[in-house]
Amino acid sequence: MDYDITKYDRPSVAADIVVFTLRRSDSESYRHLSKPVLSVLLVRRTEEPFKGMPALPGGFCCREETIEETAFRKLKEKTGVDSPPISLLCNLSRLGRDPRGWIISCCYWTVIEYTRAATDKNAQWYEVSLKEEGGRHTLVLTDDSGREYVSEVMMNNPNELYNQSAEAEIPENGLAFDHAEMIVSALLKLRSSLEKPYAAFRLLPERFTLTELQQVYEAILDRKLIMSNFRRKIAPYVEETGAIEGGAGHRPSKLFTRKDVSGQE
Amino acid sequence: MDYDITKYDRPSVAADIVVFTLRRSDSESYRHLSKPVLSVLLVRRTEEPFKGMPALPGGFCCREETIEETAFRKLKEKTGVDSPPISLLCNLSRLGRDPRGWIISCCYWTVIEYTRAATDKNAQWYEVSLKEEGGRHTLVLTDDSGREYVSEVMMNNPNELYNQSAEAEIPENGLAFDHAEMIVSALLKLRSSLEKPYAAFRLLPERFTLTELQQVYEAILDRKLIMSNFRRKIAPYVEETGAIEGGAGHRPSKLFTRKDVSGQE
DNA sequence: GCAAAAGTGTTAACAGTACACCCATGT
DNA sequence: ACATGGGTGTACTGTTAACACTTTTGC
Repeated sequence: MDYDITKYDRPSVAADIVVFTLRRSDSESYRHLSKPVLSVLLVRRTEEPFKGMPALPGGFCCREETIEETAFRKLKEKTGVDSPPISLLCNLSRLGRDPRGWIISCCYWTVIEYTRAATDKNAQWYEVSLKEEGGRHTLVLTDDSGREYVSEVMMNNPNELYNQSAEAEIPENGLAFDHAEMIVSALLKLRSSLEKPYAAFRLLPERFTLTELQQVYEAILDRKLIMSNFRRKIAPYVEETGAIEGGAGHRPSKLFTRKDVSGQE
Repeated sequence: MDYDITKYDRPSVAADIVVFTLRRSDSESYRHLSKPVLSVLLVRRTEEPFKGMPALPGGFCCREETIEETAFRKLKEKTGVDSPPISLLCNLSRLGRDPRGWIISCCYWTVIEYTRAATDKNAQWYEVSLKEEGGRHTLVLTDDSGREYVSEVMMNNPNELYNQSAEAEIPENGLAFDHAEMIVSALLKLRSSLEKPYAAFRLLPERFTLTELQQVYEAILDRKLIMSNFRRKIAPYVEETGAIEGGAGHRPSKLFTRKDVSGQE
């Protein structure tokens, strides 16, 4: 053996996971549609370091599971949700990123349909807003009581976020560790993933209207889309169910479902 | 502290790196252009496990460096090449993937301009060929003596290769560990990255002809492209230097260089 | 009736594809 | 002269973008 694994210093390895969902605010009138709000799942830290600050759900890897299984398990613990597919985002390994010692974080992202049933009392959904100006990303997270958490993240090339970020001071109303940059990076990935609608489908029930699907896009991309163009674009990925949803103060809408296209997701 | 990092079992963490290059075979006649050949850098293992088999260059992470810096250092040791930017490919963490114990591999990929100067005598370039049929990828690597190493990798969704691969038997003429799937995955990423020409630029000298750039694309995508269409597509990314390259048995070609476009790479 | 959303059609601009054709050069 | 690659143009196609218009419902 050229390497005795017990002889060398080893890092702790954690999985952190950025989970997005869409929450609908309450409808204002009988015929107004409510706009969904992009939100991210955070857990308030109960221990030092960063005690009291919001952080991504996550935890340390065990020998018996892969890193993805760690992420799945942690998500289940925090939200009771059975794991949807997750995607790798980045590995953060800069020494000093965690004051407890040498801790590498493998960061993943995913989207889930909204559930109020967070089993962990410290887990909450935070509204997400992101502004960009010349590589300078301003992330604003808002909890249900209206309190804002603001983070600044510098990122010119979203594909190559690797530990080059300086050890910036974390402000009072910020996020624990380097989790702000993970969220920014995850949101940019989520946006670019919408070239195909698969992530959007996972934010909707089995059957949905095309307007609901469009609202998913608009909430994530943070801009209005033109209906007829949008429908042409996603037409190959959906099919009619035959069912119709009425009861609102306007023309009833057809219910669609995802169509299985070859070479999928 | 809610977590004493010395108390828990920790994995060893390795960085592996898939390095592609293009090698030109010798020109056959005074006016024939030689076709470049896509190649990957492998190291023959000198120790168990998988002694004698080709493997990706890589090594274990130290506390003083990030995982990316580990990859940079290992690349420098094996090839003497100063590190170009690298991109994260996947984390493989299935217990049993390495018979020595609990070893997680963080896998990266990059491309470099060809250099014969591999400082490590065990490091060699292997010609790459990949065939796909219904999710079944056949990877054939050929060393300079003509010996072939064949691997079969099942992969339906290139974005979600996470340890789901069965513990397949590794054949006599295969690759060490799960490195075959890393290479397949890296090649697919390299191909999709060619939507923008930045990776291609890193395979060419500062000044190049458009035909050379097209040959880079053709070698990586493994298909012929139509010249005039190709030139329109990459036109926004290149600019003329004014210089001209003559001396071949045909019309001399203009030398181009990469143009800095905003929002780059 | 009317506001709100569902849904269709029309046009122009742009990008991708396939192909035809001429140019310049060293042997 | 000629083979070889360098280089340009053109016609066809499909996708994207912007906008105008009609339909259906609950109050």
